[in-house]
Amino acid sequence: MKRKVTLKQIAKELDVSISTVSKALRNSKEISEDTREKVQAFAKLYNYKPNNIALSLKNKKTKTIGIIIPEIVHHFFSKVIRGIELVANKRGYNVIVGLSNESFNKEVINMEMLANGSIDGFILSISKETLLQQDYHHFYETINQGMPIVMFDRVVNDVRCDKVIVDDLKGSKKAVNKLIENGCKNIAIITTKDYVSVGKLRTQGYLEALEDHKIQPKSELILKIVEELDAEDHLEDLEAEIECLIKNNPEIDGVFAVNELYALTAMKVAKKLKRKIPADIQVIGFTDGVLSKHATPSLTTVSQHAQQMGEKAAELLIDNLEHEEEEEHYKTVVIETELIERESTK
Amino acid sequence: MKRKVTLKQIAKELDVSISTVSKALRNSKEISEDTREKVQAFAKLYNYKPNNIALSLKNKKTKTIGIIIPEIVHHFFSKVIRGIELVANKRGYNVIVGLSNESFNKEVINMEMLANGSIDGFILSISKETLLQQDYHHFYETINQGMPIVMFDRVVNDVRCDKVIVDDLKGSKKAVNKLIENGCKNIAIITTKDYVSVGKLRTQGYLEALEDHKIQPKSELILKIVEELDAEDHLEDLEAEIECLIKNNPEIDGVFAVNELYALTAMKVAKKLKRKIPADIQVIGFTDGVLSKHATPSLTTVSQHAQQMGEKAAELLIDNLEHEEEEEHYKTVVIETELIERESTK
DNA sequence: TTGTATGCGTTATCAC
DNA sequence: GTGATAACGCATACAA
Repeated sequence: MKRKVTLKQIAKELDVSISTVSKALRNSKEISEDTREKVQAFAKLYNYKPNNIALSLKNKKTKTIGIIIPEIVHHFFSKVIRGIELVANKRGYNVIVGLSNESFNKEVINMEMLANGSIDGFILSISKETLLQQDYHHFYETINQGMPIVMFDRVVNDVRCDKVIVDDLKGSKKAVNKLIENGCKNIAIITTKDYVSVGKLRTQGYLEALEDHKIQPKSELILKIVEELDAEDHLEDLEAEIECLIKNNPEIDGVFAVNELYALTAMKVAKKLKRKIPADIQVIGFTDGVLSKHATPSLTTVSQHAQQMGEKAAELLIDNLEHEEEEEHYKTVVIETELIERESTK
Repeated sequence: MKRKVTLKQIAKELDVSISTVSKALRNSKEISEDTREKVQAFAKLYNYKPNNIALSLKNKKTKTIGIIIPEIVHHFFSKVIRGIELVANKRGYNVIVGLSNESFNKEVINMEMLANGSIDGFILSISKETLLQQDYHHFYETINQGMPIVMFDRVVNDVRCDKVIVDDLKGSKKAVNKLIENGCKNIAIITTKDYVSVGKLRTQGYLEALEDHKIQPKSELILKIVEELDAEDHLEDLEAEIECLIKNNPEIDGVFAVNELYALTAMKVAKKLKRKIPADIQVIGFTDGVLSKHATPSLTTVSQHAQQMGEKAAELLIDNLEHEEEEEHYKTVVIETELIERESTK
């Protein structure tokens, strides 16, 4: 077992000083061609690679980005990570991942752990619990310490940092407009409680689209699912709620769901109630998931371009990191959504 | 903006030496209660946290695990990561993720990048290209440098390291046995080329199950998909191949697919050919995906317990890291599969 | 052209 | 009880 070789060892072997070795390896022309070649050959032979940790300590830069997300087993978030990793790697950065699991505490702990020198900056999406408690002190403290943050998707406006968001409002309007154009008169929305900012915005888009078409929104067609029902083991409850919605309002001929699971469940319920899709009920989901494409019928969706969001977030962060803060000027980049039409709409 | 405070700054402020501060903070009883309290209060006030990088350099331990996987936008891999992260975090480790994107080069580069001090050990699943080229020098070199590796799922036996695998063979046999018990006489398999070790093993399990039941395998019922067709943009080709298989062999009454996509595509094709599932054709897939549950009909699968694999891999690695190598003795842990029966089988 | 000294932040050893 | 010093691995300003 040959452990990693250090400058010191090379210096000793070659009977020169450490700095000579260091300079020789960096092709400093202070060093004679002779020793330079000798050192480089030796280094190559022993496969010398500078120690990242030592470099980090010296340069006060780790070339590592910290990602904090609520959940990794989720198509949207994993696509974002892929985008971040792609850009990060291209620009010489590594990526370290922390999961908040939607918990405020885990979010805080994870961030504290990474903020102590392990990374140069954060890319994150806020956990539901944090959004609910509206306690953002950990973000402020991090930024105050001079560590930049880029938030994506689930962001909070008060915090002064770069943000990458989807145009939830416009995306929802696109979807609902489509349903209206396709002849739907009674469009229901299945959404989340308002403290999840994206849920709120998507609901707002729904309302605006109706308004634009002079359609009076009806509160009984707005179903706000409580968080707990998202879990795998509460699928039946979710189903029951949606079944209730459709049964109690038989006039429904269009459904806009703010995520994939709700949309799919709505289709399932509709089929169960012998309503044909898209003939009787048309369905659109807001999502970047994998289920939509393979569902039967396949689901028309509003795509969020998750990977692109990740790429943009990484670019913003690295630009910030490398352009030595030319004044505080934070951008909010909006990623356009795209309506992908499949079989669940006419 | 108050930058992170260091021991040195605290020492200066309190007009004591750095070592006094260090000791006081670590509750050394060398230090008088007086100064100890004073220092601790001050440290708390300024929210002192030791710098991880400095600690890493000193301790030659980073408390960080490197994960290298072929792809992150994949339910199986993201679940494994979740498992790793769970255990790692519990035991005080962070997780840094590198993606090989199924490329040999990216795998090598990523590993070299991380091996230079950034992490204490690897958990990885080998890229297809690496398996194809059978070039494992980067694994040997890493291990040779004293950096432990735990491989999962896609492993190679020659490399001396801990491994966590699914019992692919037994899992496949379970699935095929089920089909046989359910009355299938002509069972096709949709698998990958043999260089993907798990594909090979799953094919072998299929053959053994047939043999156990004295069923003569027929080569025309064994469809080996070439890698390129896995890609999103080649779905039609995949579909065409499978359609060919079923059309040319109308006697097929059971299909075993080594992954979710193949299984779903098989169901799609079967439906297109007006074959009822499970009445005419029963289908089982080898997978941990999300599609199976929401497909229509929902797909019977062999579950791999991905998260458990991740947890086990993390435990093996950290145990190894912390138990100062009591001789080289490498374990291979086999995670049992589980047959989850849904609507695609009788 | 080469080597020495210093510092990054921390801890451990040893001296006072 | 407290502090000076060395060490982790590297880069660099400065001295020789």
